[in-house]
Amino acid sequence: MKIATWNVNSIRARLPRVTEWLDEFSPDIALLQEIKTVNEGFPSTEFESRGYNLVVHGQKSYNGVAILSKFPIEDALCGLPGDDGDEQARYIEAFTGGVRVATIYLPNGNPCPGEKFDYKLGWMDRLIARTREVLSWEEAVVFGGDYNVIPADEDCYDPMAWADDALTQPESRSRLRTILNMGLTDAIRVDHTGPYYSYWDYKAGAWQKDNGVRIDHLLLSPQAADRLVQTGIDRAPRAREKPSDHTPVWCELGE
DNA sequence: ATGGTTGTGTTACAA
Repeated sequence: MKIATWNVNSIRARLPRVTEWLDEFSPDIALLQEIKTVNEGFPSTEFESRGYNLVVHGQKSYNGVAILSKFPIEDALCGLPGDDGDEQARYIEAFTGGVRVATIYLPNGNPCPGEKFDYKLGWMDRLIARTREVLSWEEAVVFGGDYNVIPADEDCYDPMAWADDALTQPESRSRLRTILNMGLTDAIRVDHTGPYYSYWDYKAGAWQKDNGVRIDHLLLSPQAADRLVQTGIDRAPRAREKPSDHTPVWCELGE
């Protein structure tokens, strides 16, 4: 079973890129972020016609996440628990194909310090609490998404250039480590070492120069990690016309 | 060199 995560940076602007990727790669489960539309604007029929079931948690203009699955989807939870006043659509959790998955669009947090950085850290504290709850069920779980955290300097083409960015701050990194230290596996780290980027800025020819960072992650519960067969980062969609600034990150789980 | 680009939706804001 192939599970992929991809920040598409607007599902409507990216529809040709996303549908050709689905046709080529054929993920069983796709975890999407930054769909940038309300549910009514989501091009559902394009995915249903390809055999996917959907859960969409949209928002006007910003954020928004979705799960596509070739299996029936149960137990869908839209919105990260822990703050009833939080209007931002950044989290869906659901059970499908015998695994639990989450699609996560963690707040960027820039500029920092500031209100946006405080929101990011508060959101991460809620994610820590939710992860602890889900892990207590001892299921195979894949928490995938745009975490907006560069885990270590080796995940960044130029750590000095990102030293003041919210994505590298000790407060962001330590919260990600708290999640990993609960026993989750960073899937890409299993069979790759060194820089392995998932995002390249649109500006200043970052893609052409491979000035990338690794911020899109698949974090696996022990029961999911035991089934891990292979992982990868598919650079092909980033090289095409009108690309997202992120590219898909995937893992394959066996029986 | 304090730049550069993309998307949404309006001429600003977020990334």
